[in-house]
Amino acid sequence: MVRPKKHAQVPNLKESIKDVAWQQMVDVGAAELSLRAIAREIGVSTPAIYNHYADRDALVTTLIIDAYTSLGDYQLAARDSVPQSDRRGRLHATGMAYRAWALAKPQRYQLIFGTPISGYQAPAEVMPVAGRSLRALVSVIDQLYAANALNTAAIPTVMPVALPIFTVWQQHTEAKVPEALTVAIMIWGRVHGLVSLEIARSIPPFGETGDGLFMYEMDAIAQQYITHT
Amino acid sequence: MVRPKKHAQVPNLKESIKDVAWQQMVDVGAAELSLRAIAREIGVSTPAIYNHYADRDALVTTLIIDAYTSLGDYQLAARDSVPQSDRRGRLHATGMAYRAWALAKPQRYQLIFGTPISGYQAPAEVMPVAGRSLRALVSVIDQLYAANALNTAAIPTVMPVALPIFTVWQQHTEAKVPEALTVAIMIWGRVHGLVSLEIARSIPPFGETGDGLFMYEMDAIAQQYITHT
DNA sequence: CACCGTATATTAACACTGTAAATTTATCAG
DNA sequence: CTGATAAATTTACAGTGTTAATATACGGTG
Repeated sequence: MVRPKKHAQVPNLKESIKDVAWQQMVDVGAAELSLRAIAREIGVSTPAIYNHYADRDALVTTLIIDAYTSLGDYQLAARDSVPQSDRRGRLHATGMAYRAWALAKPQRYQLIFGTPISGYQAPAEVMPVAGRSLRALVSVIDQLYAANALNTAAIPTVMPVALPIFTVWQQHTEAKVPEALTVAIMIWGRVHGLVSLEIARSIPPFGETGDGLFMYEMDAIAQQYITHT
Repeated sequence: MVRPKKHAQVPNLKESIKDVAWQQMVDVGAAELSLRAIAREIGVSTPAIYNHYADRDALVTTLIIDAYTSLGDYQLAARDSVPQSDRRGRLHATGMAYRAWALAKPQRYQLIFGTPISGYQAPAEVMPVAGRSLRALVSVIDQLYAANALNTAAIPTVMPVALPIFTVWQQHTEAKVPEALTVAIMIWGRVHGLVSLEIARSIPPFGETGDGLFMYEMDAIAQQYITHT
């Protein structure tokens, strides 16, 4: 049924397309992603891509899902490099990993959180994967909550109308309690704000190694949300 | 065809181009901005635009500058609607204005802080205008500093190599002391993070009117930076 | 007034882009 | 061998930003 590769053909064209797409995003930026250029680079005709991806948006969606997965895994690994008992250290490591990933792969970060692709609208299928990218942070917050070390004073609750969406998010992020997801979103906002401004070169580097602002913010976050029991 | 007589021509074509560009950004989104579509809408040939803007990027740059100016003015007005003596109220009003502007004109916000235009790179000339958009916040922080009510404990300093840029920023934002600019950038990051996630619909609405998370964050910001003297 | 330079518009064309249709090629199942 | 089918091809269409050459109208000067 599936036409096995002829020797002269490109083996695993679907993967090659993705690889070249990433390479071109690094070279010329996410906005310049071009199916024709990808095909040209691989040495295949442009419509051949359509046998593996429905259209350009489908390719972009795959790239986004890959990026989310990479971001999520990176944070999970950083979290697990700190002993489970050191809850503050785990929170710190997760945040630092988020920033490190974004700075190391700025094109992927902008692909996810910017809107660099003309006319692209993310389909619903990316939501679970997006949730996965918050799993590390949520788990740390959950752990703090379980240890009765999470300051949830005055944190707001989701609008009733948005409760279904919130519940889905809670499932995908594996948040044990809604408070954990809410606090995770708050922290995510702070981290994302600094990181996106940093990537866009909208703010100068601070401290000795350029992470001064971020370290300060991580400390402030820990101070605000971790009760000293 | 022949060039229409003057009275039949579009008066103030340069302004018309900008107006139609904004209208199209609202209609179809910033990513779909098209010179040909703009010209079509106005009823003029596409290359006519090039008599008023060097290329598409030049048009985008003017749009960005206009957006920054609008964002800056909006915050200044909000700040001035609160008596000068109420420093906490002024901080709060400025932050709320930032969010309100972004939600009211999401295309403009994404035009500034997203990267929706294919291949567009912001030229250096937007920097002063970008600085202007921080003026309201900076002035409020400056006022707190002058009243000895600003908590600057442990805030980081800019990297020596970035000091020239920082100084230019300080001038454009009219920050009286560097600490004020640093704190303003920190607050900007937090506000920007929540707002950009909100606009991207990455986070659900909280509270009764949808601004629950933001209000909570503004309170936390005030608590962190304003000393109770 | 006539003339000319300049600003502003025009059409035509080039090199791109994503994508659809029709067609060929290569491999498998029966 | 004979289809069937998946995967690749060529061709074509509609759209984009941009440039070149060209035509028109207006403002200032002789």
